[in-house]
Amino acid sequence: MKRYSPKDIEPKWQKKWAETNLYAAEDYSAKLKYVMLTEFPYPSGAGMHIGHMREYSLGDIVARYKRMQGYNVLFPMGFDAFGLPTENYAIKNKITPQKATEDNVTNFVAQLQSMGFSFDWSRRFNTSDPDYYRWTQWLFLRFVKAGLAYQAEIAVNWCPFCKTGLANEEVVNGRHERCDTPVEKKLLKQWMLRITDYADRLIDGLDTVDYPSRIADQQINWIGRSKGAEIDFAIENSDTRIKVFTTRPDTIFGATALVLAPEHPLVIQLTSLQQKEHVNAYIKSAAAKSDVERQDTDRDKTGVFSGSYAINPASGEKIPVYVADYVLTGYGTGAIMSVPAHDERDYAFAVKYGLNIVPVIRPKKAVKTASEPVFTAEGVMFNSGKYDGLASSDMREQIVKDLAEQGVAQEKINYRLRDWIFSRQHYWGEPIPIIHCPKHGAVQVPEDALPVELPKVAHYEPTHTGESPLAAIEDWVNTTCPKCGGPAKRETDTMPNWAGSSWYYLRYFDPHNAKAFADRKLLDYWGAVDMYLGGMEHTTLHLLYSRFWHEFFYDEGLVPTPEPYAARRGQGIILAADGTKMSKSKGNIVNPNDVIDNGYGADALRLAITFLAPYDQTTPWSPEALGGTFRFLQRLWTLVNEYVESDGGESESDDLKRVVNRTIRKVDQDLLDYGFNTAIATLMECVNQLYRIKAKDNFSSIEWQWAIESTLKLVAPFAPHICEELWEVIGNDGSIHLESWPAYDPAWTIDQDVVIAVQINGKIRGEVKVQRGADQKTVLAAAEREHSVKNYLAKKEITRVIYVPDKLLSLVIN
RNA sequence: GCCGGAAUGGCGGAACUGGUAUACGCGCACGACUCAAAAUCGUGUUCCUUUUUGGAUUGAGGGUUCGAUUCCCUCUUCCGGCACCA
Repeated sequence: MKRYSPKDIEPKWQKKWAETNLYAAEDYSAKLKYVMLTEFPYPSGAGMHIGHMREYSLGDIVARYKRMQGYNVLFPMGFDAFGLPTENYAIKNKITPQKATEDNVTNFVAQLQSMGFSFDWSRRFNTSDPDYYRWTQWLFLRFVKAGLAYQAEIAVNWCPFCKTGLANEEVVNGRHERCDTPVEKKLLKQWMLRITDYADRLIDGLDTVDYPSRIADQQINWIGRSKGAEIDFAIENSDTRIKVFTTRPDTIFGATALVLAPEHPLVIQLTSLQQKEHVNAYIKSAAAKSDVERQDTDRDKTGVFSGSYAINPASGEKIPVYVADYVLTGYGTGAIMSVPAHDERDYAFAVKYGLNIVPVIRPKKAVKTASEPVFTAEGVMFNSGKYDGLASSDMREQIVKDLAEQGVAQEKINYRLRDWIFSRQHYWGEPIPIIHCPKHGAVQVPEDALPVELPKVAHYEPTHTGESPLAAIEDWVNTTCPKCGGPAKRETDTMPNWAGSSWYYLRYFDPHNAKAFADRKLLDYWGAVDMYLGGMEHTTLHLLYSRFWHEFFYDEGLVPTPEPYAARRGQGIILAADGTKMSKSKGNIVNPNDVIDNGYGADALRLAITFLAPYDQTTPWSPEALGGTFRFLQRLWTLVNEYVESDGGESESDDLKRVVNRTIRKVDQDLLDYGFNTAIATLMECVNQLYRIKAKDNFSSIEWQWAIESTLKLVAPFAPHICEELWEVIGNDGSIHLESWPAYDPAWTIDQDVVIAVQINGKIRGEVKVQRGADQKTVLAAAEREHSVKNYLAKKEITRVIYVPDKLLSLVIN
C-alpha cells in the first residue's frame, strides 16, 4: 500500500481539474442554479493567509455539496484590484500598479489553486481591467443621469498619510480604518452618491433577505433612522427663524435654550455686538479641534452665549441662544432645542452655564426614591399647558400637529447615514468619466468613448494639494468637450476602491460581454446570489454599498431582483495562536503554502480550518489541529486501500448500514445548518466506527463497497483531493465531484434497542435496555429489576412517574 | 450609554423543540511495535473523595420544573458594532 502523500496527489488532481474545466458553470442549464459567492480578494503584495482560506474553504464545501446535489453551481473568483495598497506597493517597489497587480494576481491564483478550490476560473477578471471598469464607469453615469451622483464642495475627511479624501464609512473613531491615521477636514469639491435616498429601502429590504440578525442590526444601526420633528423657533426682535430637529417634541415646554453648532450658517447673524469677540474666538477654537477630540464624549461641554434670544413656540418663554460644539453640523438642522430636565447632554450644559432646568415629564408611577436629575424616559406631562396629565408618548405626534397648524413644525425623519463621498485623489482607481467644459460644466463622457482609460505613466505619486496626480498629466487632462468640441478638461479624481466591488457579482454572470455589463437574459437566469459569504468588517462598507447600487439598478430596470444577495453569512476571523490578530508587523501570519509544503497538504489544512470552531466564530489558530485532521485523512486512506486489497466474503454487520446511514443524515443536516465543524466530527466518528466494524466483519463486495463509496462522497466536499484519488483507487472512472450526493434510508438510522436513563428524584441512578417503542409499564418493570435502581426504591413509595418514550424514565419517590 | 453575541474539562469545541453534559479533535498518561526514537496502533483521561460506593460540576446568585448548558430574573466578565445623531 502506498503511503498517503498529499504532495503527490494534490497537484496531480489540481492539474486535471483545470485541464478538464471540471467546475465550469453552465449558462442556461436544465438544472436548478445556485450562485455561491465568496468575497473576492484584494490582491496585495503580502499574499493570502489562512484567514482568507477559511472563507474560500467554506464556500468551496457548499459549492461542491450543491454540485453533487445536482445544482448548476456558479462559484466564481476574481480580483478587487484597484486601491491604495497596490499603489503604495508599486511606489515602494518602483513598478507600475498595473505590473504590481499582475504579479500579485498571479501569486493569488497560485495560492488559491494549491488549495483545490472549485472555482470556475473561466469567469475570472480584475476590477482594474479596462474591459471591466468600462462598465463601472458606465454604471456611474447612470447615477449621474438619475441625479444620484452630484458634485459638492464639502469638508471631507482627509487622510494626510494616504493623501486622499475618505467616505464616512472609512473613518473609524476619527481615524482612517486602513492606516489608523487621524483624519483632517479639508474643503474639496467632491463627487457624491445619494445613498441617503435609499436609506429606507436599505432598511426595509433587509426583511426580504436571509441575513443573520447581527448583520442586519448593524446595517440598521449604521443607517440610524430616527423619527422626530423639525420645529421653528422665532428670534426675538427679528424675522429670523431657527429650525431645530428633535425626537422628543413632547418635551418642548422644557426647552430653556436654543443651541447652534459653531458651523451653523446663522451664527454670525445672531451674534450681538457685545458677544461678537467671544463667539468668534469660540468658532475658531472649535474649528481647530480634530474629529478625534470633538467626538470624545467624556469631554466637558463648552459653548458661548450669542447675545440673542429665541421664543419657545409652545410656552412663549424667552430663551437664550447659545453656540456649542456638542451640537453637530451635518445632522438634523445643526441646531437643537435644549431640554436640560430630559436630556443628559443638555443637562450637563445647562448646569455649567446656569441655564434654567424646567421638568415637564414625570414618571407614571410615583417613585419614592429621589428622582434622578435627568428623566429621559416616557411619562406623564406637566408644566405643559393643555397637555398636562397626558402621556408623553401619546402626545408626541399631537404636539407636532398642533404646532404645524401654526406653521412652525413638521414631522421629519433623519438618518445617521450620510451621502457617499465618491472621489479619491489617487491614480490607481477608475477615472470618473466626466469632462469639465467652461461652457457646459460637467459633461458626461459619451458611452462609445468608454472606457476612459487610466494613462500609463511613470509618475503617479499622490500630491499634498488635494488634487489627483492625474491633474499633472496634461496630454490626458486636456481634451475637448463632447457637447461643443471646445477645449475642456477631464475630471482628475478617481473612484474609491468600493466602486468596482459594488457590482462585480453581476459580471460573473457574463464576464466577457463587450456590449453590456451583462446580458439581460443571463442576469435573469442567474438572478440573485443565493449565498454570499464574507467578512463581518464589510457590513457597513462593501455590503451596504453594493446593496445600494443594486437597488438603484433595479429601479433603473437593469437587474431582475430588488436585492443582490438572497442570503448572507459572515465568517469569523482566525486569530494567531496567541489570540491576537494576524498581522505582518507582528510576524504571526500563517501562510497556507507553508502548511501545504510541510507535508500536511491542502486537504488537511482545509479540514483543520473548518473543524477548528463554528464557521462564524472568531477563533485562534491551532497548529496542532492539523495533526488531527491529517491523521483522520490517513486513516481514511488506509481504510480504503485495505478494502481494495482485501477479498472478503459477505458482510455480517447491521452496524455498517446503521453507521453510514446515520452519518449521511447528520452530515446532510449539518451542511444545511452550516455546522461544518460538527459535520467533520461526524465524518471522523464514521471512519472510526468503520474501523471497529471492519475488525469483526468481512469486507464484502456489496455492502462495503456502498459504505466506502458513500463515505468518500461525504468527505469529498471537505477534502477533495484525497477523495478523488481514492475514488480512482477503488476503480471508478470519472470525478467523484460530479457524483450524486448519497441518500440515506431513514429505517437504518434508528436502533431496535434503546437505552433508557432512569432518574430518581431528578438524579440519574441507572439505565435499562429495552426495545424501541416499549411502553411505560414495561420500562418501569425493567427499571425495578435493575439493581442500581432497586436500592433507591427499597421501602420507598413512588409518587410520580414521568416517561419520555425511548429516552428517559423519571421517578419521584418520598 | 445604546444594539448584538458569548462564557461548558488542561485546550479548541459538542449537546435536536427542557430529557443520560463533556461528542469530535488536541494535549497528557500508560501499553504494544522498535536496539532506540519518530510514526502507527490500543487503553485511559471533567473535578473531588475513594477499593467500590459516593459527591460536585456548564461564569456567579436566585426562580420555574420530576428534570435546566437550554426557559425566566439579578449580577460579573469578555468580544463585535454604534456613539455628543438631540
